[in-house]
Amino acid sequence: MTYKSDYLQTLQRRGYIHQITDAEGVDARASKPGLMAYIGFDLTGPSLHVGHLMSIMMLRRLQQHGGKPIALMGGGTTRIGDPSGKDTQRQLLDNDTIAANKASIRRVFERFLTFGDGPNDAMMLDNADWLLDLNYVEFLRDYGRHFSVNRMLTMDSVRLRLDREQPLSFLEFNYMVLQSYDFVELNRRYGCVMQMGGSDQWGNITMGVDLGRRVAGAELYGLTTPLITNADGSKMGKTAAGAVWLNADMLADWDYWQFWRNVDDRDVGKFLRLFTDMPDDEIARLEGLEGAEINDAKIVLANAATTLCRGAHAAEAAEATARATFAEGGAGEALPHVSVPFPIALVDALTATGLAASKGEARRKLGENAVRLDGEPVSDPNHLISGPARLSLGRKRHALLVK
RNA sequence: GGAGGGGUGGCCGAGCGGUCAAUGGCAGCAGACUGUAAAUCUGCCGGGUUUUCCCUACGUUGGUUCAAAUCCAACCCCCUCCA
Repeated sequence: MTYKSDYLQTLQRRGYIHQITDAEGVDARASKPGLMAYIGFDLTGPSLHVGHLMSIMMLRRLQQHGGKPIALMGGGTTRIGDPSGKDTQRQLLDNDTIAANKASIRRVFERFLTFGDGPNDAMMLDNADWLLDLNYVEFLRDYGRHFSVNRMLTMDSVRLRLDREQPLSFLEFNYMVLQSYDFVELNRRYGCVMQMGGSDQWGNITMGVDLGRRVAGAELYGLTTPLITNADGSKMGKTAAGAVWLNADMLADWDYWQFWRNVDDRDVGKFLRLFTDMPDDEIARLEGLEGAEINDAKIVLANAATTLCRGAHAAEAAEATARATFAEGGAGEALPHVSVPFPIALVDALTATGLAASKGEARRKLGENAVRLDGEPVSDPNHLISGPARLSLGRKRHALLVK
C-alpha cells in the first residue's frame, strides 16, 4: 500500500516492513510527531550481533523521523526464556550473568540512538523493573483471565514445539504472557503505542496488542521486519567464526569491516538500504555499478556500517589497512597483532596467530602453498622467523607477528 | 504398562567383529579462475608426532574376544504403534 507518513514510506522503501497489525492506524499515528515504539532485546549473551541490527535500525529510523524509540532490555523475560523458534528450553541464566550482559549490551545502543529526556530522545528501560515484583495471584486475576489458552496453543512458538512433541515447560509457556504485559505496562507508564520486532515475534506482539485493548482499551500497534537472508539463501550474519558481534570487545573493528566488505554482490543494495543512512539515490547509483566496480560499493557499505557501529575512526583505519593489505600487498595497522617469542618456527606461528587451529592443519596448509611470510610463499614448517613479520594464510587472513 | 525402531565426527547420514579416524552429502578451509564477489573445478577437513607410530572418538557403564562403532548385559535418552 501507499503510506502518507514519512516514517512508513521510508520503512517500506528501505525494506523493513514484513507485517503491520493496522497499517492505516500506524500510518495516521506516524504522520503526527512523537510516535513512541519499542523493541525488546533478550539478554542471553554479552553482545548483540548483526542479526539484531534490523531491530536497532528500526529504532534509529523512528528517531530520525521524529519518534521516540524505546530499547527494552529483557532483564525480566530473559529469566524465563523465549521458546520461539527453539526446540528445547534454553539453559536458564543466573541473575549475575543477565546483569553483566545488560551492562555489556547497552553501550552499543548509544552509537545508534540519542538518549535523553526530550520528546524525540530514546529511552532504555528494563522489564525487570515491573516484572520482578508482580504478585502472582493478582496478576492472574487482572491479566491471566484475558489470555485464552486455546489461542495460546495455536501460536507458532507453542504449536511448533507441541507438534514436534518437544517438551514445553509452563515456565516458557508464560513468556508470551509477560511480553504482552510489557507492552501494556509501557503504554500505561509512557504512552508507548507500538511494538516492533522480527517476524518471529508476530505472535507475541499481537497478543500484547490484544491485551492492551482488553485491559486498558488502548489502541496499540505492531510491526514486524522480515527475516534477512543472504543472496545465497543462508541466514544473514553468520560466518565461519560465529556471530558477527556488535561489541568491539567481541569482534575487532577490522573483522567487522571485513564482514561488510565481503558481502555477496547481490546484497550490496539491500544492505545499504537497511544498515546505513546512505541516501536512496546514492544507493541506486552504487547498486548500478558493474563488475569489479561493485567493490567500490562494498567499501562504501563497509565504511558506513562500521562508522555507525564502531565510529568513523574504526572505519577509516580498517579501510586504510584493507588498501595497504590487498591493493598494495603490504600490511596495515588494523590487522591483528599477535605477540610471539622470536625466533619462532613457522608451524608454531601459524597456531599462535590462530590462522591454523592445530599444528597438523598448519602443516597441511603449508603443503598446499597457502602460507606466505611478508608476501613470500613459504613451505618449510620449521623455518624460523627471527623478527616481526606479516604472516598470511590464503589471500584474506593475515596477522602481524610482533614481539 | 505392552510391542517395535533408534542414539555415529559441526549438521545430515552410511557402516553392523578386523583392511574404520570411520562411505557419502552439507557446512568449513585452501588452491586454480577472479573483483577480498558469485558460480565452477581441485585438494584438505579429530589431535599429536618430520609420519605406514601414538592418543582421543561412534549415548553411558561394564563384559565377551587376539581384536568391537559393530556381539552381550545393565542403564540413560529419543521415535513409532498398541493400551
